Amino acid sequence: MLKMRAAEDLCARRGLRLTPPRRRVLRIVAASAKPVKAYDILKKMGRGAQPPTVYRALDFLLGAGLLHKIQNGAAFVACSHPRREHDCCLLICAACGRCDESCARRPDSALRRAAGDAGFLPQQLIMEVTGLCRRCRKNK
Amino acid sequence: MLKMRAAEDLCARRGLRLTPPRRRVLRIVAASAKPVKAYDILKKMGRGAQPPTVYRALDFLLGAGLLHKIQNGAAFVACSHPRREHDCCLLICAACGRCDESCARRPDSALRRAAGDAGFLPQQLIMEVTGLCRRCRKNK
DNA sequence: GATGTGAATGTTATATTATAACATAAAAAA
DNA sequence: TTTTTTATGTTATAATATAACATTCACATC
Repeated sequence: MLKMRAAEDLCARRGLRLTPPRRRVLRIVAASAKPVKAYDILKKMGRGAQPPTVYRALDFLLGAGLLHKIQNGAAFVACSHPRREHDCCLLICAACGRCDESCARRPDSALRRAAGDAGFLPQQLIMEVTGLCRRCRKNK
Repeated sequence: MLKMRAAEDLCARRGLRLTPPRRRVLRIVAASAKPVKAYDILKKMGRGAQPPTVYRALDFLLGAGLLHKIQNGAAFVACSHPRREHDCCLLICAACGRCDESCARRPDSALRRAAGDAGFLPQQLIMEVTGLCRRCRKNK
């Protein structure tokens, strides 16, 4: 459960500007038990807010490590541990849509163990590493 | 590198119907070095094909384990090892867009090791487990 | 305080990705 | 054959995301 206070502090320490639209978006996401979609956020913003406002705020919040993006369906959840950098495993329930977070420094067998500990029955597992391949590292 | 022949065999063995539109879509994806987007496939289909045709074929091919879906950007790559069930790690180059596959029965530290062996520099790591949470398993 | 600068936001339009709903056709089962 | 199921065609539209440019705001410097 992300607290606004923690987010404030984190931004202050890093010299990041948690501006009104960013704060509003974060509030909306943090207040939800389930992942929230961009256009759901848009609806809750009111005041004739437009998509770019939401997407910009989301980009900022993702960059600041305050949110996670769920690739599998394009939704967002507030990060439970915004303090430190971490690899992140999201446990998404196919039935109720709720989403738990399980963290490990090494993306180890901790993943299945954590799922098991949470009473979670895995159905689909996605792992994606984005980065630079050997060739592109050389070409730089 | 997926061979059409292997796909044929796999479908035959499982009683799955690799129909003309499905075959055409698979051909297009398998022929590409990089992940292909649904609407790129659509363009290459010709004959006034419509989106549902492509999406239905993709659903089938994903279900048959002949393709992988890249969540992070909505594209598809042919599966290198369609024979057996496997957890799948996709190594996506942020620069050239090419995509390698690295497989492990357990989503273990094999992930980082495989990335390292491939000369791959990880930047973003995504792990998502979809399934049933404890509560939803009980409610069933 | 005025002023310049860059960062953030507002605004309009449009691109991209995906599915709903229903009609038709083809294949498999009875 | 007849029935039933499965797959496809077709039209329309929903859902997600970004481009491009104008405007405003925060803040540093004069």
